[in-house]
Amino acid sequence: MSIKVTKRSKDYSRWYTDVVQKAELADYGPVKGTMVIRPYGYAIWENIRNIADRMFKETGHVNAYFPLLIPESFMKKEAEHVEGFAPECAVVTHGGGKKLDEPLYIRPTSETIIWSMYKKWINSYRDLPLLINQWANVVRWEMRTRLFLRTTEFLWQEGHTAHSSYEEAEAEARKMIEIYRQIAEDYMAMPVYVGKKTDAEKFAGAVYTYTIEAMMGDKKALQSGTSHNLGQNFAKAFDVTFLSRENKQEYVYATSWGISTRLVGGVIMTHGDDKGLILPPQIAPYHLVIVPIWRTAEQKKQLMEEVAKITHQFNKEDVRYIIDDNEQTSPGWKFNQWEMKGVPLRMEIGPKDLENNQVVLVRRDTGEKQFIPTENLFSVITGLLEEIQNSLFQRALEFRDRNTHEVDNYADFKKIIESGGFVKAFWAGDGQMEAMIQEQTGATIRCIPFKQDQQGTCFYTGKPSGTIAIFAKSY
RNA sequence: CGGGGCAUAGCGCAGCCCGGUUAGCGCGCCUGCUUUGGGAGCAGGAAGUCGCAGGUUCAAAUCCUGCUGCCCCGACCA
Repeated sequence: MSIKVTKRSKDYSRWYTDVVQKAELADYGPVKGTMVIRPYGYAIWENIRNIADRMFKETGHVNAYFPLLIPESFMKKEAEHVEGFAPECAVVTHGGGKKLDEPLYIRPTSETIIWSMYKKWINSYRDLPLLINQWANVVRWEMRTRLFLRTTEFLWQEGHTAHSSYEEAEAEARKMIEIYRQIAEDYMAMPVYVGKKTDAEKFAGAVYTYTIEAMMGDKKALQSGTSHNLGQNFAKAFDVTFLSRENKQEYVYATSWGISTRLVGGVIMTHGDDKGLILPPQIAPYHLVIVPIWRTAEQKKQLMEEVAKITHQFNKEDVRYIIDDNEQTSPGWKFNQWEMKGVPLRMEIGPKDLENNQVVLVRRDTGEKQFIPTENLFSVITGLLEEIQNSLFQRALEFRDRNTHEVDNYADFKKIIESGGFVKAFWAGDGQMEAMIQEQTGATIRCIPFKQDQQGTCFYTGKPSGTIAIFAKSY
């Protein structure tokens, strides 16, 4: 096995695949496009999941679980939805050794089965809002798959809410995309543009789709979370009505929103370098790896006693640490290995340090090495973790902004897209023009950012416009 | 679904053109000793239906046909 990963500059996709495998995040499953999420990769996902779950609950949502198998007839009820999803669905045709009367779809998303249940549960405005989330796996038969970014089966969270007014549903959809922004920026240190999708890019069956879009290390965009205002589309398809305060039957208003294991891919490609993964402390399985360095068994014993004393002052929740006292591998090996795995901080402690009552701390993000007196280690470490978290975000933000270019004509647009990066430009075109641009350049409108406060001229049509759009090639 | 590549020990590869000893190499793995502050050294050892199925031949990892899987690049997608 080659020990190092392919350099990012040499082949970005190979670099990505190498990191995923060498950092032991995931491995290929036996069925095409499937992925085994290994313990270390799963631990990252669990951290993201716990953060999200807490935020959902803080905003009044509750968890539930709906079945994996969906009757074919359900899938066909919402016209746009069928059209969008049917081609990428896995369908079960046999069960118990017999052909089924009605084929069963393995959920590509759960709107249909959930709304079939909401029909039973919602009678009056008093039953609303209904704010349910589920953590689940879904299957989409993708043509081209990549570990974490696009796999046939993936883990995600899907929120499905029901409301008594359009305004309330709209507010919910916006609230959730804001929560996604916080997860991405405040926890994953991954800066995102927040905005609305164009009709071409929106979810099949949605009125509006909101999105967070991040820039990866190769300057391509990653759609990292979406929130949909579904209007009354699914309520109509599944005939879900409620009796309003005014005693009138009305269709229920809906939202749905999701983030997935794709985020793990996002964090890899936002922060990683040629040594491997770099994890923001907030989602890192371990904040700190402690590598004792000894020559003799006696030294090891002393060091381990000192390490026990040091870690005793750590609060496990504030400093998640792991002690690597494996005797089979050398310190050098350990350094490289844990750098591959992106642990934010490394502590080295050897006989020399023992004498001087100090340890060596090394930052993964900058490689900076410093000697720290053993007393007050805890506060130094928590301080450094915070600093790493912030500086990773700043670094990613600067990278994104440096590679986001404003253009006012199509010729410049093409140049930017070709050389890589986001284009930020005034836009007054329509769906056909959007499709034409995609055909000619490969770029799509990633989103129309919420923040709009300027007037200008559309780079494509030359018409006056008050709308800035973000264009990029995407994953 | 189109284009390209690959399939030989756990991993990465050589051998294939030009068929012919017992199929090699590196890493990893096992045992022992020495080591340990940036991917340790020596000695010994285990491990392979050469992706699958046919065919050609006295003889196939090697030639022919078919199939399957995976990776990469493009059209669709979280």
